[in-house]
Amino acid sequence: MAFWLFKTEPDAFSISDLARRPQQTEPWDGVRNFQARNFLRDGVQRGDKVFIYHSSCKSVGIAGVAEVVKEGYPDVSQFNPESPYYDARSTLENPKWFCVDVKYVEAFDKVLPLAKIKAMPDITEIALVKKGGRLSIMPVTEQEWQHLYRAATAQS
DNA sequence: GCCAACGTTGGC
DNA sequence: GCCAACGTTGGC
Repeated sequence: MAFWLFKTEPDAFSISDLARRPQQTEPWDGVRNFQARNFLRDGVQRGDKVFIYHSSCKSVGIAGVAEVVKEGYPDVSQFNPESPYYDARSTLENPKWFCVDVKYVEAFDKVLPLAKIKAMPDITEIALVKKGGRLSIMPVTEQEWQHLYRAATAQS
């Protein structure tokens, strides 16, 4: 089993939105970055654990946990001209963009703030704390997962 | 809302 | 295939 972090803007889709979905499950679509796409297509597996991270909002940080229930398949929004994620260069035979399905596991009582994450001495490898840090799908090592999970659940 | 940092595009 | 221009991300 592997560990990941997925970013989302909670004004568009938050951890509590995920909890309210039918089956508490949602396709993680709309990822339009090649590096992130490659992780979704080739790396993310059924059963993997995912931190749901809230970005561009009041309370920036890790908000909860989800689990992958369906691995990489073509993101249908790329074929839909009505969708903001439409991509005219994608074809059914040769899709450019992929998504996975995630299922709600838990929401933390409090978001683990980015500032706290950056201050944690054991958290140095995750792309989140590295320069730039704009990647929206990123791997998390098991060690970092454990540290972050403990920090998030210790704060309530 | 600002702006730095980054990814993507497209002219050549 | 380089690289400048542009658009986007995302913390603050």
